[in-house]
Amino acid sequence: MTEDLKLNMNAYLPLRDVVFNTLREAILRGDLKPGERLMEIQLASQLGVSRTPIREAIRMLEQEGLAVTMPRKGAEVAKMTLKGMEDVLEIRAALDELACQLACERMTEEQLSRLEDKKVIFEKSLQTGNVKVIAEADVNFHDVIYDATGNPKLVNMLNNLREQIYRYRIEYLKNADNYPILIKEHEAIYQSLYNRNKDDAKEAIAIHVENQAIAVKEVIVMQG
Amino acid sequence: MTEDLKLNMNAYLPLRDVVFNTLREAILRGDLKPGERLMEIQLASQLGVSRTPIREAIRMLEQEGLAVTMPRKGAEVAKMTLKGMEDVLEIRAALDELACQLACERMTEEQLSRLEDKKVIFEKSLQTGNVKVIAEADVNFHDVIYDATGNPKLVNMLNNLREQIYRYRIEYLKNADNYPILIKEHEAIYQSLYNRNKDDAKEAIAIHVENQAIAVKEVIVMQG
DNA sequence: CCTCTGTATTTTGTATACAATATTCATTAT
DNA sequence: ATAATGAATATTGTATACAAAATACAGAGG
Repeated sequence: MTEDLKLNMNAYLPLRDVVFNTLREAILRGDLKPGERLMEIQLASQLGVSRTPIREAIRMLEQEGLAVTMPRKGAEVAKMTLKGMEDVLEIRAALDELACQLACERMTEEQLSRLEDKKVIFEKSLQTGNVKVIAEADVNFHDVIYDATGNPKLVNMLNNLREQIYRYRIEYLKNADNYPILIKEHEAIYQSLYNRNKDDAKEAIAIHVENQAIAVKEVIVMQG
Repeated sequence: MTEDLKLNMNAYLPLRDVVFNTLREAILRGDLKPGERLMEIQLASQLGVSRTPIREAIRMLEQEGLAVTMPRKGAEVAKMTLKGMEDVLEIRAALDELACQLACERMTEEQLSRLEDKKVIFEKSLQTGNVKVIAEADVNFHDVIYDATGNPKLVNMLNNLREQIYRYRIEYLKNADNYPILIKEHEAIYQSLYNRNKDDAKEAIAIHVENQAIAVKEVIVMQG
């Protein structure tokens, strides 16, 4: 209710895209909480646009799994159940393994060195203690691998899955006890990709996702 | 241009959903061809609704990968390039393997016997020579496996991937030479699930998808 | 006091009107 | 003849108006 959502009018994009990005960010940041209703008129007046782009943005959020709409009842921010999160993580594990496998085959030397850079930057980011900075550094690390697959549709799906986890993953990154584990896991992933060893890479990423899964599921159980 | 699209007004659904289903079907049937423009006013008058539900349906098609829109230019039916199809198939192979693996772990006896039924029905359908009947029987067979995963999000993704392939897969099913191969592959998949042998199941489905991949890619190359 | 019902209000669903942009095609100048 | 220009047209982008359904709440009846 106390949302002061604001549009990024910089880019010259259709309003539906601007609204979509704005709402998406708000959901991921937690400004719009799971279960919160997305009322068209309210959002329209808050963002200073008409209902039309709001509606189209909601349709897009819906497909991303970030919103759910019941006919004649309206839309709300998607609530993630434990089961839902397990389902997402199950898929993510498989696609992340695929991504690592493809990256082993296709990664260029330049991408490998970028991956090492991002790995180091991530390690440094942990010292800041700033969760948002850490999360972004982590995303950047994995994005190098995603891009290296050369499969934009896969990248898109992985980004989408990550979004659905992101909100809950933040909690995991707040606990400094996990940092040494994360560093080791990233190192293992990097090394196996460097050696272009598919099996090692798949195992390394599987462990990484599994540890996330444990942590994320705990957060959901807490919130109930 | 000669489309006589008609709405299924049976169900009491929001028009956007009815329009979405109608357009989706039309694209999958090939009535709306890749690259064909989706003009709002034209579609609206053809379907007897206003532009609003058309626009929302297009947003949904867009997220399914069945339509592409360029700002200020409009939407068109997604063209599938060879590269695009390879990307889709790469993902599909991974998720179909995951589905088989999960089905091995979770499939009930009842689902197993349904799978056998669908396998037999598929074999019979081949004798009709009716491609649409065959395609549907094939879909039904695989749907049993998908449902057995108990993961609705995965089912959704697999259906979505299947849609993108469907239009091109039809050609493969027109050639009766392929029928014995399909029967054998389905049998292998069924047997490995029956034995709950994950590795066998993953291998069987991988072969199945790979053979599809070869055929589908040929179709695309033909069409250019 | 509780429940049911009916009305008022809110909210979504759909249609239409208007604005902005892109495309097309004819015209003109080189 | 070809290329550039500009007006006419077509199409999308956005806002608003109206209709239909759901929700909330108050009042009547048990």
